[in-house]
Amino acid sequence: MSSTNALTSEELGSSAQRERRERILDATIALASQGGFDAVQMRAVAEQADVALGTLYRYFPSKIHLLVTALAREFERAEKVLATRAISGDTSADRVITVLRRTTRGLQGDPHLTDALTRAFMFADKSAAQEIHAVGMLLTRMLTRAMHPGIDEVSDDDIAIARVIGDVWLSALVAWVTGRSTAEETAAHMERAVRLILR
Amino acid sequence: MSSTNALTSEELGSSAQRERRERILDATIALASQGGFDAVQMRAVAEQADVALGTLYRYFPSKIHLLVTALAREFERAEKVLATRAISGDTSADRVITVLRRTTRGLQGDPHLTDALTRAFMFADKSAAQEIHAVGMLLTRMLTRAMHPGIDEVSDDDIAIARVIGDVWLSALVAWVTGRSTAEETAAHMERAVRLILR
DNA sequence: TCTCGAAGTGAAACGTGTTCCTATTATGTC
DNA sequence: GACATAATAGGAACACGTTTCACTTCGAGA
Repeated sequence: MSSTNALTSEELGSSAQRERRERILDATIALASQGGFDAVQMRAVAEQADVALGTLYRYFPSKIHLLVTALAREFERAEKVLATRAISGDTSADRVITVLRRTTRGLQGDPHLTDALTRAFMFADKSAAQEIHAVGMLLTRMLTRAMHPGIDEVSDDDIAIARVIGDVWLSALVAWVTGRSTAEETAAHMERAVRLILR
Repeated sequence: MSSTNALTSEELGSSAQRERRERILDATIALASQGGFDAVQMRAVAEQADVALGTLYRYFPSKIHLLVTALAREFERAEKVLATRAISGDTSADRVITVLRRTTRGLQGDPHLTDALTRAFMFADKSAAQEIHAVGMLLTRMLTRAMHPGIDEVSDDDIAIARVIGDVWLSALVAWVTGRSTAEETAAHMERAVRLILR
């Protein structure tokens, strides 16, 4: 099925393979967390995951695929945690801001990791479109859920709004990662944008 | 003055140096336009600009600086052209959409070039913050001017709004470049976002 | 004009992502 | 258990961004 794409855990037969895949992603996150994008070196990932370089490339066709997939996994986990807690806030805007603030703070707590994942996400080309799309969907779902808690039905308008907010959030994150804005400015900018859009 | 940054044309003494710099940027744009980010290889740029590799690196400390600077130059030119023409449209939203559509169409007419410049912009790290900031300012000015034609005084709110729109535009561009959305979807998304924000 | 320092040249070398190849080890089938 | 096939290991090799260095050329001041 997937020739140019990363192997998903579902299409991995044996449990040994699933474990290998997890080890690789763990090593990726660990290295990224420690030294950012540059520290995620394919040889280092392979060694830390106790896997040959060729095997690493069999599981993930490029560094970008690897990082974007790792990003997706982290995102899924974060979303699961978020989904359990009710989101405080009376209005859509308040809830969205709460979610974004929480997520952003989480990311800013690990700048190197955020650097690696953001850069990978932005640098990805067509070949990683599938993985990127998965992350985008997660983000959109997270936001629409904050906008309408408990409601799974969302309108096209809501999705469009969530996308716009997601866009701003990503740009703000990039600006922060590249040192163009501080954490406070990032938060303020995002809050302003949300209040502008959701009113 | 600038040790880690690209040499700006102002701080270049001789005209021979200014010409070298222009040749380098021309070669960059030509290669990018022909084959995108990957085709902008430093050796190829040096050769096409008829300059030694070491010289290229003296003018631009990295491929990213080179591309972002080239992007800034293209942007300045585009903005000059835009500035001469009055912008059609009765409302702020209409005018902003006109500008964005025009600019986007221009970019989409040269997908490879857009690929190269967008990826460089998004991938840039702290060391290119200055060049990135220059592009951001240009973009913001372009948008505020579309919002309030003929008025040079803009409020903080206007700048914030322009930033948000710029964020969305960049994200949309990235999505288009990475093949996640078509040109039509990109245009529609942008228009929707602008009408959402400017109302 | 001569001299000196800065700028440019040309080429080698290094680091890291990626590819490729052969030997070895698992895994499933008869 | 023996075999066929796929997966993995281990490592060399290649591409391109980047650095380095020895040498040459240029340009401004004595």
